[in-house]
Amino acid sequence: MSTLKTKSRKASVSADKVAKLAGVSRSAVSRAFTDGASVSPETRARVLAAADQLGYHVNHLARGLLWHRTGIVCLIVAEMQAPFQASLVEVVTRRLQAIGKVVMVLNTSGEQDSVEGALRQTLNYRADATVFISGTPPASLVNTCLENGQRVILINRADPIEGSEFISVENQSAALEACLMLKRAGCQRVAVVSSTAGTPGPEAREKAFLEAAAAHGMQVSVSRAGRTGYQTGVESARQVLATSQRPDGVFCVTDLLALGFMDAARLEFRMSIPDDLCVIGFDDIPEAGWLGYELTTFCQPLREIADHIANIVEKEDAEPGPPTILPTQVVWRKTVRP
Amino acid sequence: MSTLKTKSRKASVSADKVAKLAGVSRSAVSRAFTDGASVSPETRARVLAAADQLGYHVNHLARGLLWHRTGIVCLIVAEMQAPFQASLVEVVTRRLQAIGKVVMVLNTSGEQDSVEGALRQTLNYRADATVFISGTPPASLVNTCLENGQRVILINRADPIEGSEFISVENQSAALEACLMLKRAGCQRVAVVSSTAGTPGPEAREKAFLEAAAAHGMQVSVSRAGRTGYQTGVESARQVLATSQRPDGVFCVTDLLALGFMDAARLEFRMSIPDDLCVIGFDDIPEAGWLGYELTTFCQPLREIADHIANIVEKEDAEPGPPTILPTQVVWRKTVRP
DNA sequence: TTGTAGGCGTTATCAG
DNA sequence: CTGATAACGCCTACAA
Repeated sequence: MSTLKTKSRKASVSADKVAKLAGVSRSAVSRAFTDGASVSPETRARVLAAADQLGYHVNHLARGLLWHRTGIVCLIVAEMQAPFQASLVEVVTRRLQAIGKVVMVLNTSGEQDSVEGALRQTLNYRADATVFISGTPPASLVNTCLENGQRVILINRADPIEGSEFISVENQSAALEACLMLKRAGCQRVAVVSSTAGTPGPEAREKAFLEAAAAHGMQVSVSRAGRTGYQTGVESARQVLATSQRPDGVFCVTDLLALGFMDAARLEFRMSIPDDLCVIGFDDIPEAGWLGYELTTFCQPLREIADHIANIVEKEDAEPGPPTILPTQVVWRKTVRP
Repeated sequence: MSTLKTKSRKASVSADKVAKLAGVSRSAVSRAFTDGASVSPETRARVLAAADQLGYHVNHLARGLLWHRTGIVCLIVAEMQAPFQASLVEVVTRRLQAIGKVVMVLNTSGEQDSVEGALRQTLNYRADATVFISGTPPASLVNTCLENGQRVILINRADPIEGSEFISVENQSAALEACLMLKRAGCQRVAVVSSTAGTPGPEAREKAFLEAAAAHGMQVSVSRAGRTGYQTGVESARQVLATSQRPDGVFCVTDLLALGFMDAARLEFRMSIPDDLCVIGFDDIPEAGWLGYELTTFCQPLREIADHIANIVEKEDAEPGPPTILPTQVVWRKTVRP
């Protein structure tokens, strides 16, 4: 079950040793490292000097044992090398560090038992909060976290779970907007490029776009050529553009899909963007802004998501707030005719 | 100093409660969760049932207190949203999880005090090992880690520090090979595109390429237009290609630089690659394989780096091994004439 | 302001 | 095989 073994290693310096060296009691050392504790400047200085000499650092684990709070926040994420996830993890990590938290990253394959394993770690290490960036934890497991006094934060999930915090973005209105943008650009036949992954965000966008296009009387098709990623965008283009009835506008539920689609459209079908084909993405990953793409897309509010997470983590025992749905913003670049 | 506050939260379930519910002693609970402990199947079953009902999970923090080992490995990394770092973190995280470790990510800006702060966390949480993926920790801080019984692993750093483990790649031979590839492609005037960041890996490649080119009697220049990244590649191209004496071959010390350089060369200077210009990168990030680039580059052995880290972390108290220098491999694609 | 005692949740040790 | 007991490193009463 666990791989920790019984053998002990080099003893690390403890408050005891510092106390001895400084010629004070253990509690004095403790106080010297506690903000606002009543300790004379003189003793504190002596303690700090001794600590420095010995290389002493407060053991947050032991401290957490007493306080029932560890300062650890777990981030559960799949495919963290993908540009969007990587950016999100980067921002969230930085933000949480700024408020004195430390993050544990649990890399899941997105599959059920993988998520369960991650969840177990979260509990083993008594994290103060768990943030689900990817993966759909069964409600039962989320409840276990909740029961153990953790805060649970769901990002871009399908629906809230009682007792957990919920942060998402306005997928529907973005998809609707995308549809209108293509319509205004004069597109007649549109397609939505999605994936087989069934991730909540992309799925919501796909659905909303389909509905919007139908409502506007546009001819619309959908392509799901594989899991979310560049290569799937390429495959989609090969399938969709090989037909006699090529679309002249596509909404890709993810930038990575859009970039793959664009490359295949231009290089393998000699299409010109945005003249022959308009493309809209979603996420606004760094690559979307590259000279070779200049993709028009929707920007996910990474900063605000991180701020929100930080707020939730910071105010200890507030009741879970209502779901937060953040707006996205169109980033006009060059893949849609204005 | 610390942001942990004194107020306690909901009590999490402890072994005590499980023991009461199961009608056994605390020790029995402990044994039920320890591999190979002598406990009757019957008691174990009763304990496990009670634990499940209560949602009990062993507290690794308390366990770590006793064992002097936490199972935590710290990863110190800067710019983790960049493709190469993101991939490395992903692979390492996955590999460490596979051996039962859990990773704490410390996001530093790469600056001195930022690294120091990260280091403090590493010590506060009594990580078993610290992996420096980015940043150049002063030897004194590394020693503090060492003294506290931690393992220290330096990735792609300039030089080893006594007592720490050292993993790097063959920068020199790759740079030399790149030089030869350009020469064989018939390039007359070459350039090396680097950055002002002063990161050890890129710097080593820049230096080695410069020397190799000179040794081969090639006319060579260097461009450092900013920090390592796509945009700097673009800037470099604008500077380097605007001169009357354009190079016909460039070695970019990083794929991201190469991609930016290529885009600017093609779109702003109407150059054809590899006909007018050969380009070689380094890292083999996913984007390098995209249809629009097909960049010839050198593949960093991510898998082996991760395996190495895992090995070091696993064998507890072995002496630090000799520096490990891993080979890179050329990935021939389409930006260099064969 | 300071030191002493008790306890946080766990496991190793030792008696039974 | 099982239960009591003493650590682990720390913090917070409480008394001095």
